[in-house]
Amino acid sequence: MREPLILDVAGQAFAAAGYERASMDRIAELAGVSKPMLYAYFDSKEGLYVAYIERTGRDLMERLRAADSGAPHAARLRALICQFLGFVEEHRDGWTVLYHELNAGRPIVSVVADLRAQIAGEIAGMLAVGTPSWNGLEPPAADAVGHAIVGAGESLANWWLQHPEVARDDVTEWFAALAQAAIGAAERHGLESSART
Amino acid sequence: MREPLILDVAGQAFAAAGYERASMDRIAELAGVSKPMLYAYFDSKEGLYVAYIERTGRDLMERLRAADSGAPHAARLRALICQFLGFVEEHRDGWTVLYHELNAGRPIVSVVADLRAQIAGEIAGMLAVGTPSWNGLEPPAADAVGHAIVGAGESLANWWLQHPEVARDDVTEWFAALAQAAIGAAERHGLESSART
Amino acid sequence: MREPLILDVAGQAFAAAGYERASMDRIAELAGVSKPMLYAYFDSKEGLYVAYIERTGRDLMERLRAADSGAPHAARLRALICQFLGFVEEHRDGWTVLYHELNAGRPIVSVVADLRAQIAGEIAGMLAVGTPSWNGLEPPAADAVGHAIVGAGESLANWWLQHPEVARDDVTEWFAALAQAAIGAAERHGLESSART
Amino acid sequence: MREPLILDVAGQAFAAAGYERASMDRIAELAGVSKPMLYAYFDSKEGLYVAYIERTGRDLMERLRAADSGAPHAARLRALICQFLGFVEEHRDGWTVLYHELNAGRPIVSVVADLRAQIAGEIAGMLAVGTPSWNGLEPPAADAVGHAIVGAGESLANWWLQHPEVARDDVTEWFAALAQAAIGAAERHGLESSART
DNA sequence: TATGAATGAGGCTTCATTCAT
DNA sequence: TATGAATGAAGCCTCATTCAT
Repeated sequence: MREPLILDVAGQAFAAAGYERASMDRIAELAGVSKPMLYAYFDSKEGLYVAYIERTGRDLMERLRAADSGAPHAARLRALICQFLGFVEEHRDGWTVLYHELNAGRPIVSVVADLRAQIAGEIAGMLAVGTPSWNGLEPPAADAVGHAIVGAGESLANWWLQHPEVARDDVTEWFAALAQAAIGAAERHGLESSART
Repeated sequence: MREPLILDVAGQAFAAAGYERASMDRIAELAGVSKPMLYAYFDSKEGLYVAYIERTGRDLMERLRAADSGAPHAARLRALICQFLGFVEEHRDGWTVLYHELNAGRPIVSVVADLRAQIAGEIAGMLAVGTPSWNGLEPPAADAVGHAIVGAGESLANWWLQHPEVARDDVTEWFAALAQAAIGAAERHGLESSART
Repeated sequence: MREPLILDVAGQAFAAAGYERASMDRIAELAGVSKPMLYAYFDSKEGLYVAYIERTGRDLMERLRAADSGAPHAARLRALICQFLGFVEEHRDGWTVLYHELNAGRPIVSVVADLRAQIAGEIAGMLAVGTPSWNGLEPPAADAVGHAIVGAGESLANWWLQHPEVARDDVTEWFAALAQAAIGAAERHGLESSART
Repeated sequence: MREPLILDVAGQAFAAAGYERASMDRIAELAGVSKPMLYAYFDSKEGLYVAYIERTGRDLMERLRAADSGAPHAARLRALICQFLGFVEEHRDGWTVLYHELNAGRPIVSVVADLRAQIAGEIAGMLAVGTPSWNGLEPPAADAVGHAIVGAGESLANWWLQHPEVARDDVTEWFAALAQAAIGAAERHGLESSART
C-alpha cells in the first residue's frame, strides 16, 4: 500500500526537523496523501512516529542478525560493526530518528525504550565470546561497559555521517579495535576490582 | 536576583520535556514569576534556553579547568573524568539539556554548535599527553577516536545517572581505563594504517 | 465561499475600531468562523486587511471606470463624483477603512501607498478635460491642487455620511461646482505665477 | 516642570507610530523619565494623548486668533492660511497627530471631537466676510462647503509637508485662490439651488 | 475510500498599568 | 518624590485532529 511511502516521508520529516517540529500537514503534502489518510493509517502523529521507529528498528535488527551467523571470533565482531555502519549509511534518516529516540531520555516509543540496553547487552555478550575472562566482570561493570561501547559506536557513526570521504572499512577497523581494547581494559579492571573487594 | 532561580526552573522544564514541549507558561508558574518577567530577563524562549545552556556550559568548563592544573599523567585524566562525572551528578538537569543540545543535530544555540567537537579535540589532546606515539595517528582517525571517546563518556554518564548505587570512583576508573585502552588501540591501528598506506 | 462574508465582517471591525484595535478573535466570532479559518484564508491579520483594502479599492475603481465612458465635459465630471459618492454611501465601512489607509501616513498596504496620489492625478487630469488652459499650471501647483481637491472630496464625503438627509445629487452638484471653480482659480494663479517668474 | 518635555516626546511618538503603536515604555525612555512619572503627570496613556492634543489645539487656535485681528478682506484670509501653514511647518508632529485625531472617525479626545466642525464654521464665516451674498446659501450647504474647504486645506498641508521645496507663500496663494473660488461657486450654486427650490 | 474544510487548545509575546521601596 | 520591578489581560498565530461529503 502507501504505508511504506508515507513512512519514508515521515522519516525525512522527523529526521530533518525532529518529532515536535515535524508537521502532519507537511508530511501529508510530501507524501501526496490527504491528512485524514495519515490518521486512517496511523491514528495519530505519535502512531506514525512509533510505526516509523518500529520499522526502522526492525530493519536494523534484521541486518545485525544476518551478520551474526558465522562464528570466527574477531571477524564476527567486524561483521556486526560493518553491518551497523551499513545500516547507518543506507538509512540516514532512520538512523537519525532512531538515535534521537534512543538518547532523548524522554522515550516516546515505550516499546523501544530499552532497545538500547538490549543492544548494549547483546553487543557486550557478542564481544564476550572472544574474550574468555569476561565473566570476571561484575554485572554493573559489564552493563556500563556495554553502554559505553554502544555510545562510542553511535557517536562514531554520527561523526562518520559528516565525513563521507572515510571508507566504511576504516571506521569498522577503528571501532573494532577500540571495542576490543575496551573489553580488555574492562576485564583487567574488573579483576582488579574483584581483587580489591 | 531571581535570574538564577528562573534558570534553575527552566532547566528542570527543558530537561524534563525538551525545548519544544517546555512551555513558558509552565516555567513562569513553577518559578513563581509572571510571564512578562521571563521576557524582561531573557527576551524570548530561545533567549532563556541560550542563557541556560551558557550558564551550564560555563559551570562545566570551570569544573574541568579546575581539575586540569596538576600534571602527573594518568592521575590528571582521572581527575578530569571525575570532575565531569561530578558535574553530571550535581547538575543532572543541566547535563541532560546540554547533552541533548550537543547531540540533537539541530542546534538551537549556534555558539555551542561545535562545542562538542571542541571538547572531543581537547579530550583527545589531553589523553595524548600520556601516550607518546599519539601523533602517529592520521588526523581523521584521531578526530574519530576523540568523538568515539566523548560519546562513550556521555553514554556512560547517562547510564550512571540511572544507577546511582554505583560509586563515582568506580565509574571514573572504568572510563579512565577504557579511554586509555582506546587510545592505545587507536595508536596501534594508526600505525598499521600508516604502514598499509 | 465564506471569504466575502469574512471580508465584510473584517471591514466592519476595521472601520469601527481601526486596524490596531480590531482583534482577530472578535472578527472570527462575528463572522461565525474559527480563528484558524481566518488564517487559512488570509494568512495573517495584515493579509486580511490587505485583502479587504484591495477588494474595496477594486470596487471603487470599477465604479469610477464605469462612469468614465461618456464624454460630454462637465456631465462626465458629475457622473464621476456621483459614482464616488454612491460608493461611499453603499460601502460606508469600505470607504472608512480606505480613507484611513490612504491618509494615515503609515500605510500598511504598501501597494496602495501612492494610490491616493494616483487618484489625485487622475482626477486632476479628468477635470482638465473641460478646462483648456490647465497646462499653464506648473507641475507642483497642479499636483497640489489635485491633492487639495481630493482632500475636499474626501472631507465632503465624510461630512455627508453624517448628514444622510442631504440628497446625493445636491452633494454632487456642490462638489462639481467647487472642483470646477478650484480648477479655474488654479489656472488663473498658475498663469500669474508663470507671469511673475 | 517636565510636563512640556514629556509632551514633546509623546508627540514625536504619537506622530511617528500612531496612538496605538506608541508605547509608554518608549515615551518614558525618550523623555528620560520613569514610567510611574508619566502616570503621575497624566494618569494614563489616553490622558497623555489628550493633554498633547489639547496643548496642540491651543497652540493652533492662538496662532489663528493672532492673525485674525486685522480686517482688510482678502488679506485677512491670506494671513489666516499663512498662520495655519506656519503652524503646520513648525509643529509637524503636532499637526500630524491633530490631523489624525480629527479625521480618524473614532475620536479619542471627545472634547476636540467637534473642533474640526468649529474650525470649518469659523473659516466659512471668515471667508463670508468678503463675500456679501454668502448668506444666500442654505445652512447645510454652507456647512458642507466649510468642511470641504477645511479638508482641502488639510490635504494641501499634508502635501506640502512632503514638498518642502515649495515656498509657504506660494501654497498660501494657491489655497487662498482656491478657497475664494470655492466660496464663489458655492454662492452661485446656493442661489441657483434656492431659485430651483 | 478519500478529502476539503473546519476547529479546540494552546503557544509565544507585548502592553498599559501598578506595587514597594 | 521617583523608580525598579512586577503583572493581568489580551493579542497573534499554529498545530494535531476531526467532520461532512
